[in-house]
Amino acid sequence: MNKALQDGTIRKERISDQIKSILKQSILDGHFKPGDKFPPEVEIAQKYNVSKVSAREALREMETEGLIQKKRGIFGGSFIAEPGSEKMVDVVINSYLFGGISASDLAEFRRILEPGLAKLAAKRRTSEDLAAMEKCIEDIDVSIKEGRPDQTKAIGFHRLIADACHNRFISGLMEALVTVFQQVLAKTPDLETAKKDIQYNRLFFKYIKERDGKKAEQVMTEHFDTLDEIIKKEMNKKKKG
Amino acid sequence: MNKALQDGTIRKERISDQIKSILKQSILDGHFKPGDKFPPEVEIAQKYNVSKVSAREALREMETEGLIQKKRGIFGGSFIAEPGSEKMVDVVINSYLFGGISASDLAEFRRILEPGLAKLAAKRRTSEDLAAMEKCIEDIDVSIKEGRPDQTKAIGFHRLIADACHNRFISGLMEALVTVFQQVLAKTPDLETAKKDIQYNRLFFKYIKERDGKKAEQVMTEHFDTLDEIIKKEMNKKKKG
DNA sequence: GAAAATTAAAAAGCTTGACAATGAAAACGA
DNA sequence: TCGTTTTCATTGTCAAGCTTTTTAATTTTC
Repeated sequence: MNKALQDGTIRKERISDQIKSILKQSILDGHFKPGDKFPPEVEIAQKYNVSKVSAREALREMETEGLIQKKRGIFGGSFIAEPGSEKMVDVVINSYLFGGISASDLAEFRRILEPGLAKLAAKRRTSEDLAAMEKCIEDIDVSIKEGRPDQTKAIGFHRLIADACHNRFISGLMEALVTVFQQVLAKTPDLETAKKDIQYNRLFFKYIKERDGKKAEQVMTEHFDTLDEIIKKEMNKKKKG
Repeated sequence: MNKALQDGTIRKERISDQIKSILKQSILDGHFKPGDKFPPEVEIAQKYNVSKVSAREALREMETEGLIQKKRGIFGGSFIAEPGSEKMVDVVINSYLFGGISASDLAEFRRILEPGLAKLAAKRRTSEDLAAMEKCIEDIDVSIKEGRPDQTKAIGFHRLIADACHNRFISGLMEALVTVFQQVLAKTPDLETAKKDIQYNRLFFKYIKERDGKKAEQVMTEHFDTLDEIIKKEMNKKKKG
């Protein structure tokens, strides 16, 4: 009961990985749609003549890859995941925490990418996109007036710009980047910086609304150019304090 | 022996996930460097008073996340992974295969990003970068002269441009994109297209070598603009054939 | 003495069999 | 009708043992 799947020849790949490949292929073959229920562990184990634990580990790997979601309890099981960007977020976070990718690597990347996104957003944005941006700006306004500037929301505005491109890969990637920056930078509730930020956000909004891609792109470039200065100021403040 | 880690209170999170968090934190705390050996399964199980299976599953998840690598045999075990972009590649591949991200989503993203990369590459490239590009171009030349144009290598040139930016996040992301395109597009060994491609690659090389970022950027934009036409041609050919 | 074959041992991999925990639906009760 | 309890398929966890892999160390062979 061990050789599994093979005719008794040598096996090198882990059984769980073999099962995983089969299961992934069965999804690719179109036998399952997002939300569908996958066979339970015991059924898989029986079908491929492996132990329940091996079947479990295959499913566990698929869950970690974001392909399925497991639920416990009766009427639980493994369910084909709805498309989402959680795993992209995880990978970028892990790259930052464990993979030797620095915040400045990510910042440099954003500097290159985001002007183009602003331009595309101006072309593609819907009225819903504008509404979301407007609400974000209002929220930031309130937080500033109440003296508790919300850096998180200011960064989040960049995600809304990405969403307005209506490209799911771009949205997912920007969600990942924004998440890291929110977690890394969420410490600096600097009133002056916050006011500068919202001025830029207002400009982005204006030009994206007016469908002026060129201006939106240009302002975004300018925005990232000024970031260096802000970082330098931050460093000076830390020296003083 | 079950409640694990808790004082007997209710548990909702899986034990393996709790163990995983602890192990991840121990890496973050700097107790392990890439290449270091992690404690073996049994040791982890004993230390945290959980079963070997739970410890195994925690390690399995970490392996799937790309944090560790497991080796079998004596002197085997779990080893802290060297930083790499394998997981970024996996995520992008899964996004394409399972996550509803289309090839044109990815293409659009590249169109926005790569001109900026070409510009940065012109600024940062070393002589080693140039050597790698030169070799790539030679290889493509040979493959064309031998009548078996290598689309894979032509796409791979874009990865070399990204590498010349000397930003590990950018390299990893481009590796992922290039991998998908090599797997998706590697079917069209069109001689005409191949010749056009290598002309562009030569131009990229020229301007990056001359450190003319503006021109490199401009040519990259042009390159992506012509891609639409190529795609249209492909479609016409398929109609004829 | 050098090359080839054998052995030893630690670690992951896998199995079996059992029991615990979960959680939504269905039955119950007020 | 609404809140409570029960039910039970499924995942989660455990324990104990066996198998496979891998490489250093040893022995054998030439």
